[in-house]
This record gives sequence, C-alpha cells and structure tokens, in this order.
Amino acid sequence: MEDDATTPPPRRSDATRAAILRAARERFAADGYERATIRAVARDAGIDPSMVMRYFGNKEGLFAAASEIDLRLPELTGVPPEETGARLVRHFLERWEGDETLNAMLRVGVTNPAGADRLHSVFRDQVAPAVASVCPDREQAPMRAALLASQVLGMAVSRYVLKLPPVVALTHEEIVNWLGPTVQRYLTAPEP
Amino acid sequence: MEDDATTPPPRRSDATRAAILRAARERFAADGYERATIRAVARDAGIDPSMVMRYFGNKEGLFAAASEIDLRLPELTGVPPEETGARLVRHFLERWEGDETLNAMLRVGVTNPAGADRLHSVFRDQVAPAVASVCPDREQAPMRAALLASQVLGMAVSRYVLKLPPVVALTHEEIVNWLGPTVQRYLTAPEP
DNA sequence: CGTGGTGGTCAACGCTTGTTGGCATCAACC
DNA sequence: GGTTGATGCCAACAAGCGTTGACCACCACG
Repeated sequence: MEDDATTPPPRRSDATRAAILRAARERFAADGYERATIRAVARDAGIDPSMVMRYFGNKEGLFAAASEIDLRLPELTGVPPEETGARLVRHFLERWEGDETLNAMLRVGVTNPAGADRLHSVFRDQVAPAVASVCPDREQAPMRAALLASQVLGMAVSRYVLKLPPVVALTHEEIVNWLGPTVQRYLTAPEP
Repeated sequence: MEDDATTPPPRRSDATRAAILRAARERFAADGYERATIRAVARDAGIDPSMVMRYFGNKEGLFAAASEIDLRLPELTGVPPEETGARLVRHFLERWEGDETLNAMLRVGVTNPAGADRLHSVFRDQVAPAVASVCPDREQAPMRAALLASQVLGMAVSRYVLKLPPVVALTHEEIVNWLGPTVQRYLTAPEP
C-alpha cells in the first residue's frame, strides 16, 4: 500500500500551517483568547488573515489545533514512592517553561469555555490516570488528582501568568523542596 | 464646617451607581475583562450604556471601581500556631464563595494587565503583612506568602474558575483538612 | 414662575473584529 | 502547452465594541 493513511503526503502548505500554529500559540499564551486576534496571528506568521480561515475554519478551530497538549507525564510505577512528589513537581516546572502551549491553555481556560473544556480533558485523560497508578486506594484517585492539580495549577498561575514577584523569585530547587512533600502527601498519605 | 469631606451628601444617583457596580462585578466574574461589555453591564443594571461612562469615565475606570478587594484576613497573632493553616484555608473558602469580586479579579487578572496589577497589590498589602505576623523569620515572609498564594490561588482557580469536577466535589471539610497542613507548613515550618 | 443642575435616553461616530468571495500566481500533470 | 487545483493576497462585509454629544424630564430653589 503506497498510500499510508496515517502519514498523508506532505503538502506545500505545511510550512505555512506550522507558522500559523506557532504564532497562534504565542499569541494565545501572551494575550488569552479574546485579545489574540486572527489578524495578529496572521501578521506574526507573515501571511494573510484569510489563510488562517482557509486552513482552520474559524477562530475556534485555530484554537483547537493550537492547543493540543501532552503533559508527557513520566511513568511513576517504577519510581520510589517517596520521590514521586518531587519528581512530579520538577517535571511540571520544566514542562511549563518549555512549552508555551501550557501557558496558552491556562490563560484561555480561565476566560473561554472551550479552553476550560480542554483543560478538563487533560486532567481526565492524563493527570487522573497517572495519579491512579500510584494511589493506594483507587477510589480516592480523583480526589488526590484534584489536590495535586490545585497545587500545581496554583504555582503555574502565580508564577507564569500573574507573575507575583516573590513567586517568580523562587528557584527551581526551592519550589521542588517545598511543593514536593505537599504533592507527595496529596498522592499517598492516609486521609488527614 | 457643614461640608464633611469624608461623607459627601447622598445623591439620588447612588442607587444607580450601586446597580452598575453590582452588574459589573457579576459580568467581570463570569466573563473576564474583554467579554464583559459595557453594554451588557448597562443592560443588567437597567440603564443606558452612556450612564456607565458618565459615572466611571471609561471601562478601565469601571473595572477599577468594581474591583476593590478586602480579603478581611483575620488577626493571626492570637491564634494557636498549629491552627493558623486550617483557619486561613477556611477563611479563604468562605471569602471566595461570599464575594464575587474575588472571582472577577482572578478571571480578569489572568488576561488583563490592570487586573494583574490589582492582584499584585492585594498580595503585597494584605497577604504578605498577615503572613509576616506569624512568620518565624521576617526575611522569609515574602517567600512563605508566595507559597501560601500558590496553594490558595490554585484551589480557587481549579474550583471556582475552571470548575474541575473532582475539585468541585470536595467538601469544605476535606479541603480544610488537606490544605490546612500544607499552608501551616508553608508558613511556619523550617526550610525543607 | 423661571432657571439651572441632576439623572437619564437616543442616535450616532469611528474602530476593530471574525469572516467571505473574487482574483492573481504557481506547480503539476495529460 | 493548456488545464487544473492548490496557494496566496486584496477588498469588502456585517456585527459588535467603547465612546460621544445632543436632547429630554424632573426636581429644587430664587
């Protein structure tokens, strides 16, 4: 079979598509959904606004395409139980600083229903299962994932979105050392 | 002096002013800055959009007037040191559910610079001093306040803004019991 | 009675937004 | 070499936005 369905033939427009997506992620991350205009994205990508429409249908479609998220959560089953907290905190820190998409999602999720939905799925499909794999009681997994999310999202919001000065001043080591035990407790400690 | 500068005579328009502010807080809380339109606020308040302009100058002025925040943080110096964490968490929970302004600030602060500024001042003028009053080492106060903020804001974002289902499902008691020790540790524990 | 301020509406402005359709250009294929 | 489809730009649309100024109704006070 010469026609592989999973990898369609490369089109000449693939570069443009990619440029649009890159610009869109930047704009969504910096400005949120409403202030990230299609015109600005097109300008950043060096093309006409109508091209954005042709390739992604409308603004919602552009956002959907630009906001695919993979947290790349590490396999936790092999990790020594007392290290999972610090390991996860460090992973989230690096992930957040290496992928603008995450900031875009956070900014958009707060004011736009579609963005919030996307965050719901990320939580349901990636965070919750990972937590379940290290959770003593499977029934408690959603609750423990919720607690984890509250601490991790809070750090992300105050550090990368609001940029509260004393939060920005923290080093990676400080954050891992302080938040690690918290996350650890949320994941595995018996109910308080 | 018959003209008391601190309490100007009540005007007939005070009711309208209050109605506008109430509507504005609701809209800002529900939609964020950009999607909360002056026209919608005016409609909710039952008056003409131009009245909003007359009373508050422009949209930024309206937001400034509608976003005055008082966290009403309790005096912590008299509280037994081991209870401050739970006490604070409970206070924030009740405060957040009783005052739409807080949600408005959070939603706006994430996409609008003016909103972020407002949150910075609340942190600097209200949270940081309260933390300093129970902090073993004064120099560490900003850092400890930062950690507190990361956990409290995270709970607020995931529960009241994003409404992640497992976070919404938590009871007040569960939240206090889980987050209380975390906050306690952030405030008073020796560095990890 | 008149007069002036106060509370309020109405219609319009200039601008930006998402979105659309028509026209040029270029590459590829029969 | 001409046809065809993909790629791109340009100009325009309708709608919604913040904002403005002209105009009306009321109420108090001389």
